[in-house]
Amino acid sequence: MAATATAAPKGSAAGAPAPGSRAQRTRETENRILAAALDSFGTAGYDATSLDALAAGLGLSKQAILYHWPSKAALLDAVIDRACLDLIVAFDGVLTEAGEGWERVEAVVRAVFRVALRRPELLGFLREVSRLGGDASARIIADLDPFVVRAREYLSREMEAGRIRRCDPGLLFVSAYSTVLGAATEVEVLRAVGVEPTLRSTVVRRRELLAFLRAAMVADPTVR
Amino acid sequence: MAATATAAPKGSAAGAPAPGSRAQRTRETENRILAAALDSFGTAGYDATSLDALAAGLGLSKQAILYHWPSKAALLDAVIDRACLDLIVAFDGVLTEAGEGWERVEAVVRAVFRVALRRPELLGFLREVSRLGGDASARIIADLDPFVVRAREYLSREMEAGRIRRCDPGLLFVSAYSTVLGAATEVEVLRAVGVEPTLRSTVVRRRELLAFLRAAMVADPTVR
DNA sequence: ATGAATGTTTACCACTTGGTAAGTGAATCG
DNA sequence: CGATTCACTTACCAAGTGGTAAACATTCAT
Repeated sequence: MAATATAAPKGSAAGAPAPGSRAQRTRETENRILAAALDSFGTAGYDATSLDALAAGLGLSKQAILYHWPSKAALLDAVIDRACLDLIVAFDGVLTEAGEGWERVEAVVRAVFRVALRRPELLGFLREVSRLGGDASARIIADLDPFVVRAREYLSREMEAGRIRRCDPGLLFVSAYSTVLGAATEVEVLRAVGVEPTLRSTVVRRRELLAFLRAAMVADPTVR
Repeated sequence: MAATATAAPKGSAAGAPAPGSRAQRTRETENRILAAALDSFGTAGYDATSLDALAAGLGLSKQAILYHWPSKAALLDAVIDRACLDLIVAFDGVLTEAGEGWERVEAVVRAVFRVALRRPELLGFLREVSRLGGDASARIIADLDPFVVRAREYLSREMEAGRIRRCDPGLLFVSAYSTVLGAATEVEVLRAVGVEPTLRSTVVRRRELLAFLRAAMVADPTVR
């Protein structure tokens, strides 16, 4: 993960430490900090999140955070790695289980919506990091590269098999990515067209999105 | 624009004031401030833009800005209105000139890419405001509502005519919006798939996007 | 038990933030 | 011409920002 420099702070190289041990508790607070930071970065935004507020929310002092990571930027790096790990965990299973062809896209979209419902901050954080640009973007791109590669390979394979409309796999990926993430996260735009993001509307949204994507991607949408 | 409260500061109710007059010069600096703010909000972000930096870039003092608008939030409101005005100017002509059917979507997409090239901060600002949420989002939604209504009416009309695949017009709009804005603005994602956003690649991107959209939206993409 | 390492706190700092108060020189108007 | 409004500046402030230094308590190894 982010080959250049591991954002993990202390001795997290070893395996699981003894339960109840100091190392164990340390890693627990680090996890709590990471989770809270991911949440705040992903919803309020990086700039709008102060270390003081973050620490207060955890019943800690700001310096406790700065003990585990030397700076706010370093914390961001760690959060990026954590978020990517979570994403990988959330999607890897889906990807290995799902079959080939259109089924695969459907499985991914379902997974995205599941994440959007259960952990919206994760997708918000994705947006936030790409908005921040610079090192943060570079890091998240590096972390998620395996996924991107996999997706492009899949698309190329499907085009080869004549199941997906022939075009530039990279650009098709960007289109699909934007569309899916937009449908899952653009609450304000949804509100603008009069769609309140309730649980029920989510189901409808997912169905409509899948129809949209299917028409856009599948070579001959009439056959299944 | 934003029926609740006009964000224009002084006596901007009247028509064009005498050239060279004080009122004229005042409006000029206000315009300069709005343009700089729009640029910085749209690229660096609202939080990351300080009034001091903004003023310094214009050779003014921060208090000059706070003279024209009572707070940073009020300035944001004004910038929102300005940005929407610019968008309306940029698209209204296109919309009145463009014909019906698919042609119309193509014209809009071309317009979006034109804006993305010439005034990227405008689209960035759109994203930023929807990210900020709250009052700002409400305002921009109100300002752009006529466009949204128009778009939905168009989509319904086309579905009625059997030219566009039948589905929920609002959700189709969100999908198309996300896809277009993504292809035009998601530089980091493009970089992730190995596409450097050059002028030449933009043309390719637009073509691919149009093919994607066409397949997704048109009822029978085989006929023109 | 003792000394060291570890995790955390309190105290503090330099700097930036949005915003207020008061002053100033020029344009405008009677 | 004189009074006044206007556009703006300098001076200032309280609240927060990320970050450093040092003290402190707990746990661990010996």
